[in-house]
Amino acid sequence: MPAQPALKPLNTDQLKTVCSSCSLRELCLPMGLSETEIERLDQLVSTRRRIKRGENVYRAGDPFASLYAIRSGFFKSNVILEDGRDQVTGFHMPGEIVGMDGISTDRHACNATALEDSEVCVIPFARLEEASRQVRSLQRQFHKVMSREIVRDQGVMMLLGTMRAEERLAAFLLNLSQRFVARGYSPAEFHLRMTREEIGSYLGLKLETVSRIFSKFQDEGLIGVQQKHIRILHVDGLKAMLGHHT
Amino acid sequence: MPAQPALKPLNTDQLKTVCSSCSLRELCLPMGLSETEIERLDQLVSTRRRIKRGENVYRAGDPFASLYAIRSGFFKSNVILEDGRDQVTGFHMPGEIVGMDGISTDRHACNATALEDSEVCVIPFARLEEASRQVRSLQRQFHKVMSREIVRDQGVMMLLGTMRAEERLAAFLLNLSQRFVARGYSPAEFHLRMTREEIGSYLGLKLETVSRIFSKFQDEGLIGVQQKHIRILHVDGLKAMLGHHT
DNA sequence: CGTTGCGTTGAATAAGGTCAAATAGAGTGG
DNA sequence: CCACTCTATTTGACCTTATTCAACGCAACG
Repeated sequence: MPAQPALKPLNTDQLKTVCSSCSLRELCLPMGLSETEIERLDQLVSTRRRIKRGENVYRAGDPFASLYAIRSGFFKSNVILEDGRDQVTGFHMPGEIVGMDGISTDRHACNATALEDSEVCVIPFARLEEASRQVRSLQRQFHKVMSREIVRDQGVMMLLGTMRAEERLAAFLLNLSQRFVARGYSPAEFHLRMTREEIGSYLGLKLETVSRIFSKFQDEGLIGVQQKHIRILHVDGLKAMLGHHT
Repeated sequence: MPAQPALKPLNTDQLKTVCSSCSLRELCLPMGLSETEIERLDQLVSTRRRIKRGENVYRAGDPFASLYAIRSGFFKSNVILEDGRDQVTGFHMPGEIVGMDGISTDRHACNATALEDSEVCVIPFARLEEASRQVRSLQRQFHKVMSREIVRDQGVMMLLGTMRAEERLAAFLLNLSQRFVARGYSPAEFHLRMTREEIGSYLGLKLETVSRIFSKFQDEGLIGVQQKHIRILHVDGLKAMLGHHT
């Protein structure tokens, strides 16, 4: 065998990634790290994986080995219930990290399914732990990422526990909008990658209810909806819905 | 000032704690650690704090400095909403760790309120991070604890998103029962430390609904209820309720 | 022994869910 | 490029569930 690994063709789905030159570094794990520290991260985040729409990065029950930073595309986390229904527990976009559910039992607790053709950076967990034993700021940053996930989940619990259907949808749209802005996209106009059913599952509503409320918001001039294309026309109107529990 | 710190009287609420001799060590942070490693933990978990019923270990907005391992007693995590309502996001019992919500922003995101006179072990976070840079298994264990919290929250999201009122109550009782068993208490008979309103808040139901369903379960012979005293009479009956979404 | 907070219960109501039918797009194969 | 299929979405009518509002009981406590 000739020793030419560097000339290995690139037509596999394993590509070289570098955090230091990644446009998402201010949203992702490298956030707040120095140049040198990010280079340490580059050493461990060595491969990317392409995930086609409908495929999974991992499935519930899979052995846990890595975290995944979303580089492009859009994902849902979901669990298939005994009765076959697909319960959505989150939506994830570029710069976010998925897979942390697997750490506790060494097996993943849910699926991470691509809602469009996507790409993730593979972060081998053992190497991340090793690096974060060496680099204090990386350790801190990783802990913050996990904690942020906990706080985010608690936010969803509050949404599900206290809000009525219209508030949930309004909160959902505002949240998406915010996250798009942070990634340099328009806050007012975006494309939903998920179906009404997935939105409903995530928000604890039926798809018909989601559809009806979108229509209602449209009639009230708050948003424009055309299938998956959303245009927010009156942000303050949506914000005003939050906290009006009756 | 005489140098006699060792003779300092014990009538403060700061007491010496040792994980190595703690009866909860198999549920708590020391889980799975060796004797030597637990001793390293002893060095940093140096103080206990007593929290009286109704008082908070920390409040939303407080600067984050420590995690807290519950040594005895019972807590709720909660957020006070703008309109003054108290939204409960979790119940916590001995051996569980609270405060991880504070890591992400260096401020706590919720309150941790004692539902009865309680005691917590203070785990200064900077020192925990330091120790977990040195002790690989401690690092791993801490990450598992955080991940478990993420998985737990997702379980609650599924409960709120998919279950009807009776299922929620059944799941709630079974969950409490399980956690009591793990702590050496009876699985079948226990005392609720929280009010119907707090249960309802946690489960996304009104207190009247909680009360009604307890009565219904009692009529059906599934449980015995007398105020806050609960006796589970027919575990399988409760389990059978889960997954019957209609 | 009245007060106060918590829990239970009933009746009326509203919010969402269920069922069903019609429509609109996206993708496919000819 | 068109017809066809399949899936997603919208909308209406009706029904179930949980909430709301209200009254009352109970236990703890000063």
